[in-house]
Amino acid sequence: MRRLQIATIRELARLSGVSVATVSRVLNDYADVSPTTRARVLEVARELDYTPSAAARTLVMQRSQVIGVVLQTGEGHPDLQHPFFQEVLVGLKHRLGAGGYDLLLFATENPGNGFSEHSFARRARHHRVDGLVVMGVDPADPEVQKLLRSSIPLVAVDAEVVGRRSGYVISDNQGGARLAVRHLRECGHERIAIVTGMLSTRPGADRLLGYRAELEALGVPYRDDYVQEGDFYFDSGYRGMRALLALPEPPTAVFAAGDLMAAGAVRAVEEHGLSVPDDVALVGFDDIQLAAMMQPSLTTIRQDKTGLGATAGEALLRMLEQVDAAPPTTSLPVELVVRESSRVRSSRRARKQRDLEVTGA
Amino acid sequence: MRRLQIATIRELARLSGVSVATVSRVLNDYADVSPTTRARVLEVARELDYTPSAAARTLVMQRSQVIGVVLQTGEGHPDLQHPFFQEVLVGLKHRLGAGGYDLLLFATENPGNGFSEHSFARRARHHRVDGLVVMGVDPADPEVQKLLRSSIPLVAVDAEVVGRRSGYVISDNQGGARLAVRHLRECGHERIAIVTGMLSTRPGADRLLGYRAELEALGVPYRDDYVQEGDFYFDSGYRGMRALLALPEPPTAVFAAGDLMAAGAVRAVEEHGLSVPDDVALVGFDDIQLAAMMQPSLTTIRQDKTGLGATAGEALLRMLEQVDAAPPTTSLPVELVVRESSRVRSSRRARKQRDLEVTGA
DNA sequence: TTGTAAGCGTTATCAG
DNA sequence: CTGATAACGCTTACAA
Repeated sequence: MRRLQIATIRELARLSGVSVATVSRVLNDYADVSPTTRARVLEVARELDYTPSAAARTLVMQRSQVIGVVLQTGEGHPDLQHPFFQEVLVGLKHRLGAGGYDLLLFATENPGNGFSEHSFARRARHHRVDGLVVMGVDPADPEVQKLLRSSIPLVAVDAEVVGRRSGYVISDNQGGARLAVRHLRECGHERIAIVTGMLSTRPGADRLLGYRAELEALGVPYRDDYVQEGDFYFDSGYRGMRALLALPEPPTAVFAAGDLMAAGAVRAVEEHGLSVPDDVALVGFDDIQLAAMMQPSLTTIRQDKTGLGATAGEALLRMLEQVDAAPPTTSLPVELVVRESSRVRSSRRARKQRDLEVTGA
Repeated sequence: MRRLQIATIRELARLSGVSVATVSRVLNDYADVSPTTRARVLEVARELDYTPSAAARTLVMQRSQVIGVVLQTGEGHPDLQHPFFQEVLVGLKHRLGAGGYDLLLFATENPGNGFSEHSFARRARHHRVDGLVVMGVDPADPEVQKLLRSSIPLVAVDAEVVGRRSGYVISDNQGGARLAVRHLRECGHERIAIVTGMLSTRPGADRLLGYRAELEALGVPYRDDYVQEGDFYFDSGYRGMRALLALPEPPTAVFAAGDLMAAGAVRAVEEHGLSVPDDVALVGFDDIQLAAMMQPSLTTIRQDKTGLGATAGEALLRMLEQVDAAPPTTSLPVELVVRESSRVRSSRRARKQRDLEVTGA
């Protein structure tokens, strides 16, 4: 029963008593095949558990049905590590998978061929990927620029790149930051600080922009010492918060431009002998799984992470189908999710039954 | 400067004034090429930014330099969602990437060809992947069985599968569970309960086994009502803990067989008006990022997640190089990481400066 | 409705 | 040392 060699179209043809051309027609659903022939070929194909060779098909069709995914969280933080991207990947995988595409994860190490240094553009050509999704990249990165110049359709998530064949999908970071600040203000705070993300990234810069814009709109004076630059990761949130607490007039509320940093901030506050939200109210950004599971649970700006992935996939699919489709420049709305870290703390008992949407299980 | 068509070996040959055969030799580092010729070809290749076509090479070499990664966390929980697998993926990516392999993520949707229902075995053949890594699968799954029978080298992470060409890499789950229980006992607890993972999975079953074994070794009587079956996710931990707290004689310590469940348990304890670790001590399993960032931070059994990935990659590489290499059956050690959830609570101030290894940043 | 044959971009076998 | 040339498995004119 088990076959050593993978069945080829030739074998299928032989066993069905027709030519390979006919088999190909059947497999690709061409109209001009007699019903009998079609049935017979299909039957044999089933028996053989036949699958066409992707390599052969790619070679002749000049397309691979594969999308390359470039992940780069930069700064020496291991790729893939940030929970945000993981969730985006889920959305991407589902949408693109449904469209008949597979995902090739671009590793940062050497390419398959010993021939040259790794280069995303080169590897994209090597595998003849039909499209590219890049996440967490710096648009100024020469590697990325190279990708943009190549004629491969590309969609960036969370980075504003533009090119003839490349667009982006991003969350409304400014709007989200404004929501966060307004919420904090509505909770009665006036001394509202921020721990930013990497300012070299679009989300990092935009969230700071939104913070400033909303302060101004609310008539709350902006102060330089209330801005701590972080990098989206836990430790920078911890450090930023410590610095803020050391101020002569520490803030009573902090907007951390990422949930991981917010978690770090909570740690700093508690170590300082203070409590969240009693002494310091906190709002994060992203709504990663952690946010709902923390104690206290974290008020945050929810990004539709799988939505970003799905939207990126969708856009890519469109660009693949129609060569002249305009690259996307989509901004997805975000929403404020109020949890414990920004509320006046009620009695322990009263907290019961809240935030149980947690894992979606 | 920009070229529309991807450069082929033929073009390279033409421009270098040699035959394609010679170019191929140069590119593949054959010895029998004159230094001058080699230099010239390499020079032109650089100018053209030439990359060989993976498809063509796969076709003729009958190998793709691609490893398929099958992710399946089952139970309707979205794939990829569990942080554990994400970290394994990092290790895998690095090791395999260094070995010159790329990773193809097997999406759960339709295959590239409209031809048939998705089947991992079929897709593996379709892409002619050289090897397979499967994670979070049920070894009894017919799909998985099919993969095992195929002659493609396969390494499973966290599932004990065996086959002529397939092995596994797993953590010492029993040992880890024993460590957890012993630690709890050493903290002075006698009423030690467990919230298990899915018992249909190897880790789920083994951790329960370890729990029982250690109780017995310690002379602590086992009681059925102290065993709550969970599924590794937050909500089941929450529910399990509630059930335990509702017992006439609730436990004073709980071993949650996964960190996510431990987080759920913390939530339940606090909602009950009790505190961790004062009223209930808690130990988790995995040491996902969340564990160190929670409040209180979570004592847990650390799995070497990237190590699992790297080891799996390593083993696969070995199997690919030598056809007769024995499939791995590796068990990786785990370690107890003591944090706040299992300690007698000291004053707030005293907690300062602990657990700051958090993100590795 | 079906078959023949020419590629797709490589590698590998033979001759030279 | 180098060059023709035959595969590899498939799609697609072009013929029949």
